Amino acid sequence: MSQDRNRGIATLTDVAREAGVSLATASRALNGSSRRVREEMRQRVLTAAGKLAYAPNAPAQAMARGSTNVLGLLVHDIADPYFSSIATGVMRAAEKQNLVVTIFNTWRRPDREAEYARTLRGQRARALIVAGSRVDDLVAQEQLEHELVEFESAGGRAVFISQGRLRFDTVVLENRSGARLLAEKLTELGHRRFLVLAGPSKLRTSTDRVQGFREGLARHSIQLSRDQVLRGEFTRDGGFEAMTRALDLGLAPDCVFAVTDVMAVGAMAACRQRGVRVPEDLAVAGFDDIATLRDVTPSLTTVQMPLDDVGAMAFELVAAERADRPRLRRVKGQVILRDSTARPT
Amino acid sequence: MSQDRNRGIATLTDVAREAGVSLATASRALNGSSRRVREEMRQRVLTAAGKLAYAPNAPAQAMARGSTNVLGLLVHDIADPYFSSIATGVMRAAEKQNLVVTIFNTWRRPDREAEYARTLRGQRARALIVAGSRVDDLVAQEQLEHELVEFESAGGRAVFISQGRLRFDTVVLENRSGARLLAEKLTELGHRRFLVLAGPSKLRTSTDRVQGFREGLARHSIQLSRDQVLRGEFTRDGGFEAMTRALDLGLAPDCVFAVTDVMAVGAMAACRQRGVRVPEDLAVAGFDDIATLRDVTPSLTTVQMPLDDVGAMAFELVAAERADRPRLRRVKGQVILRDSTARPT
DNA sequence: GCTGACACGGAAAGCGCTTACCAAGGAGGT
DNA sequence: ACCTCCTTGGTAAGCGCTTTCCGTGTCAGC
Repeated sequence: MSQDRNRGIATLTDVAREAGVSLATASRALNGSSRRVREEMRQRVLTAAGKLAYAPNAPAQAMARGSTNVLGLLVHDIADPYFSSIATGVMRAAEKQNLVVTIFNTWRRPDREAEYARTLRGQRARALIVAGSRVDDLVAQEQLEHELVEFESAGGRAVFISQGRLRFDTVVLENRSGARLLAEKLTELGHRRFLVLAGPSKLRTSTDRVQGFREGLARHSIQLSRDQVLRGEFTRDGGFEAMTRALDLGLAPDCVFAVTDVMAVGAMAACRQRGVRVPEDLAVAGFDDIATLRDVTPSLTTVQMPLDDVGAMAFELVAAERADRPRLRRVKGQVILRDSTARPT
Repeated sequence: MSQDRNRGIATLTDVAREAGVSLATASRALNGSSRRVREEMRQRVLTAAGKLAYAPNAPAQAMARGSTNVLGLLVHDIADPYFSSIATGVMRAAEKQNLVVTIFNTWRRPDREAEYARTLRGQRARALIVAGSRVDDLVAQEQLEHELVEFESAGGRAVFISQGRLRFDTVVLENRSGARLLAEKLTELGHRRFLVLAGPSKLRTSTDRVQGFREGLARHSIQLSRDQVLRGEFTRDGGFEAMTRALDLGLAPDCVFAVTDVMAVGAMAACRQRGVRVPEDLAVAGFDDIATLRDVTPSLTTVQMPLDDVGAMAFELVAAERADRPRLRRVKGQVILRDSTARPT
């Protein structure tokens, strides 16, 4: 119990004294450095540590070693199942390497990302995963990239989970091709008049999905005009509100594509409220295949993204050494047709 | 750029040199200690810091100060909306105090809790929130409490979100009274023959809810026998499986109470698969009022727990000084009747 | 028995910060 | 004019580790 401020925390010095060895030996015994310690000494140290309930002072180790075992994860909102799925994947992988995961909620504010990246640099975090759609905000994006460059030059590793980036390793979610496939399947089912419920125009995830959907329709010679795309928040309420608006406008599509499952659920709720039957009166499709939403009725047609794996893949990238040029891991979505888009009668 | 291992990270020393002041002054200017620095000097330091993209070395600060700004949060599984809601609440509150939240998934293994508590003690985390049901595992529980005592004697603050505890501040979720109320409302609706889908018998959240439910029924002179309680995993699949089993057994209740919304959704899926209509043939109720599940059809009768607030309350406890005796914050649930338990015909 | 190689314990120098403690200068009281 | 007090800058001593460097002991080979 070396100092007062520790209020009774045992330090390595205490352990060494208790074991009757030097500080250096204690350190080497407990952390198996490159140097070996005679088994007998090792045991002495280990028992002493156990007896004193010694827990290494992580900040001190970080100081001395110049690096930590902290992994930062930046998400828009951890309560969103999309992100919590990714987080689980990351944590599952991180825990195997004894990394500790610190999560930051940006609440969808791009400037926060840069701020937190800087905080993590200060923490000397070993790695940093930025999850969530990029935003068409050049200033914020520039600032973020700048922080990430600093972060990496400080010895950390940074990767994105989002759209293709140029300067960093990225797990790319192929939103466009997924949406394209979905559009094709839906037209093959016989749907013709579409309506898209999109997210904020700045979010690339949203714009990519809309664009992909448009391309898919185009392959079947179906045009998607501007007024067939309604915008709303990227949330359940956003979907609800946008769908309500559509109904109020008297739009009469036979199929609605909401760019996320969460919005799709909101849209279905709006339909229910207005007495519009899904899928009889209107087909609805989503995107992501959120696990918690697999049991809504009618079951939701969607594009499955393996979010759990995505988290794990991001971790793999982050655990690997930085390559000379950014690595990309492309993740494709898979269309899953369910009841919400039954063939129109 | 003082050292090689920093690979280009600016230190306070660099900033001080750049600003032409001493280390002490630089430190005081950047962190507004009790000591003041003349405005002119302050500005010099601030610009120097900006120019060098200085980010304070958190581990070093932790060392020198003897405490960090890390808050640990232990959850069973962050992908479970129950926990991610709590996590949001915690983060919203923590972020205002510039605390950084580190999340640990225990994957429902009680021994992990103690292990992570120790890790957090090593991190010199300022506070620690243990969320999630206590388990009837005396060994693990004892071990956890022991670690928490160590944690607090090391200067940290520990609180629980769960059932009433003895030795630590706790946000108590009143599962029992919530379930009791639910039972009463359901009987008032006219339901008589009940079936309960419970979680693992070790989980107090589950047993408390079952017990409360039983009490509520008793008030209306309805007995709940042992074979009217089926156990399953605390997940969607657990609910599905348990309900299927009930159907196979030929049990014919008029109302099923699943101890969590997530299980209830699984149960409803099982009903749908077997052609049992909810609520016409069978009423179903859940517990928690998970936001993501508010749009299932039929909408689910449940007991609302303000999980977001719970997280924030836990943070308040943790932010306050330790009292001489443990503080309790009781959180009551509120019964919300929806379509899934329409009055039986 | 002597020398070189090797294994392993210990002393001590940092890591980047905070914070007593000291010193110097200016304001204000007498 | 002198002394005290207050303000504010600087010096240096840690915080608890890791790791380099040194020294001692042991053993193989001749």
